[in-house]
Amino acid sequence: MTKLHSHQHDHDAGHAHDHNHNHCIDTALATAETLCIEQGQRLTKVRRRALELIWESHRPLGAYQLLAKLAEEGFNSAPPTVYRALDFLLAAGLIHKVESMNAYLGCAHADRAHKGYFLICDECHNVMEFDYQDIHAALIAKAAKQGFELRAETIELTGLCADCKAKATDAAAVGTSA
Amino acid sequence: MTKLHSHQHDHDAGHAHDHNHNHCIDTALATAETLCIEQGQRLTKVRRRALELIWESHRPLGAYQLLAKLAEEGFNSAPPTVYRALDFLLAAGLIHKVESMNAYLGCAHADRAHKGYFLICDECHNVMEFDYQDIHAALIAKAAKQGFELRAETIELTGLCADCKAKATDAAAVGTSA
DNA sequence: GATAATTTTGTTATGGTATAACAACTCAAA
DNA sequence: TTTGAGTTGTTATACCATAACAAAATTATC
Repeated sequence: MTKLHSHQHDHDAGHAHDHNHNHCIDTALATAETLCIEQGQRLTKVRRRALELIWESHRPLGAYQLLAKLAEEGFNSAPPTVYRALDFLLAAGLIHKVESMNAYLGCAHADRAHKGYFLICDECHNVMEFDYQDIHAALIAKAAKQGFELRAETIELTGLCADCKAKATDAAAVGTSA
Repeated sequence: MTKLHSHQHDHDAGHAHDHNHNHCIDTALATAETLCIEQGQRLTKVRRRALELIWESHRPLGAYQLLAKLAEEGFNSAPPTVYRALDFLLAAGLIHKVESMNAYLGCAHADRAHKGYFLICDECHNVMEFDYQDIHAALIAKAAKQGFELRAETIELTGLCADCKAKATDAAAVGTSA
């Protein structure tokens, strides 16, 4: 039950890179290059830039948000452009789709097969990806008991992250003392 | 195929349920009535009929599919009508939303608090709801370890159901022998 | 290099999902 | 009976996603 990676960056508006997120991006891009070459896939300009832009966002990015960013940079501005890039990146395992948000998130472990399990904060909309082999195994076993052969898992947990919970508690304290 | 009370039942193509689905619907509606009265909520005509229609479908029903059915019966045909009904039913815990399908499903256990965990067949699109306290507890514990307070869980597993797996095997066997 | 096969991208159009905003109506309580 | 909360009607719009076919770029093969 190792916590593999967290993307809970406190990303207040206009305060983009106050941590080593650049490193995440570089690593992800390098991994992407490697994987694509290994698999004979082409990480074209638009695909590569889409992946970077997704990583540059600290929160899951909607398809049309991404499209707007790409369009600003001179890429074609029609929806198929972005959906093709997303399809490619999803198929390559380089990003995940957060179904409950219709949004896309860089995958921190594209180099090894895994399922994307997410903790999504209702308040700040930050998303943490977590990995939980115990749960994965339990789900497979549970499905198998019903003769069901598992192919994909959508595990999206929403609630309050630690930061937002602290803020809420503070606010309540101020409220009661006043 | 099972025959319903007074309405037409149009989920015919390939449904896999042999039970008397009427009973499920009746139970669900009775539970809904009770719960709404207990909580001072109003199960109006359109809400009630929406819930029935969702239950009459053996598969998750899209908002616009539901809207069409309601419109056929003389209800208003504008989207807000159906989304309001869906919002009410979701809030009351009478239905679940299957995020990965953008579709809605009757909740079989509205009378007790629970999370909707789903097994969704890629082939026949039937959905089985399952309940798994072990997983629920594990997820809560996992989230808590990161200071995260869980509010909702989206657990949607897709793959091949037992029936479709059997059919696929049969088809393969015929293919190889021919 | 020329050519063909394959993949990727451009372009137009459309379909599917969901909500905002405000007006009108209903029903029950004060 | 007025009031007020909740519900529904109505119009408009925003957001999410794909179909279908044309054009261009890339790769493989001659």
